[in-house]
Amino acid sequence: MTDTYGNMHRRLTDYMRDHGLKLTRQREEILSRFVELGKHVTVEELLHAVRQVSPGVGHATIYRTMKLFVDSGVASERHFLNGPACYEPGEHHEDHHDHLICTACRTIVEFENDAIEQLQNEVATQHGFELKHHKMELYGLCPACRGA
Amino acid sequence: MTDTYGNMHRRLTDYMRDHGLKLTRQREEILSRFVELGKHVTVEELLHAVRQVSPGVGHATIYRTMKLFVDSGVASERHFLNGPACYEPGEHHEDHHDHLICTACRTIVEFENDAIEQLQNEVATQHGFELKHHKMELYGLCPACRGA
DNA sequence: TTGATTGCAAATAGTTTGCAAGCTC
DNA sequence: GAGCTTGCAAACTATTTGCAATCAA
Repeated sequence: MTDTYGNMHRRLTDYMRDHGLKLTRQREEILSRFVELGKHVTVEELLHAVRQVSPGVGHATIYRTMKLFVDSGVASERHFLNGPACYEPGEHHEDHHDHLICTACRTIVEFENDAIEQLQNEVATQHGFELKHHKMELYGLCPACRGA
Repeated sequence: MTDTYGNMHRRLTDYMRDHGLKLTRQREEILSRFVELGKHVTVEELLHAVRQVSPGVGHATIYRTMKLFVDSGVASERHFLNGPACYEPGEHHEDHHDHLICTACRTIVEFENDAIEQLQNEVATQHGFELKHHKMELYGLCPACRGA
């Protein structure tokens, strides 16, 4: 299941229909900007982008809408470097990628590693846990910042 | 290097001497309570414990002191479940343990896994990163909460 | 029309900071 | 005595919530 605008819009409208919620101008607008901005968007960035088109939108609306997006599986929330939350397309529990983060320039690179996932499951099982999801972030210097 | 009170106290006083800082009653007190309380202590918990002995201490002092502890390598800071920061003895970059966290009762179990560490290093190298440290949290249900 | 949604402002949680008074070296 | 520290209050950042007005179905 790819995260195209069409798929996400459908997932969102399905979710709203099933929960008696309404498709508003703001929600449509926020979804467009969210998809446009791509990965790792903060509420502030999203608000800025949305206000270029609809100046009146309040930040509470972005917060509420992003929560709705997360609940409907259209977005997932991440927290890096104890900064503000940022969002990326797709469901947290569906995708299995982690992040490499440059501590100097804050560049974020995504990666996937099945062997690590496998070991994580083993660790959880060893401790009697039923694993739901995980969070793994590797911090270091990216190639550019190592050279500098 | 074990994290006994004596070692930590020495590390802290060395750091303070080298930086022209002063050993105050509050700092001594906070270090004792910190060691006493053990792992994963929040500022609020620490403040409560310290005030049992020294009622006048303000929370700003705890925040400032914990920052000092982190800088001197006596404590390291963690962030779980986007809650408040919590602290544990020892330097972040020195130890190599990660956490299993119960999403129901917030129990925290520590573990270490060299194979995962190894793979993390490989991933970083593949992307040209120089790995400094990492953060890995596995979320799920602990044995007790699975039964419930 | 009905009830979900919005924007605003105020509230909240966690943390930091300015400043006068106090304490350590 | 010099200057680091403290406690308090105020500021700040990220986020949530109450509420009257507005809008979607």
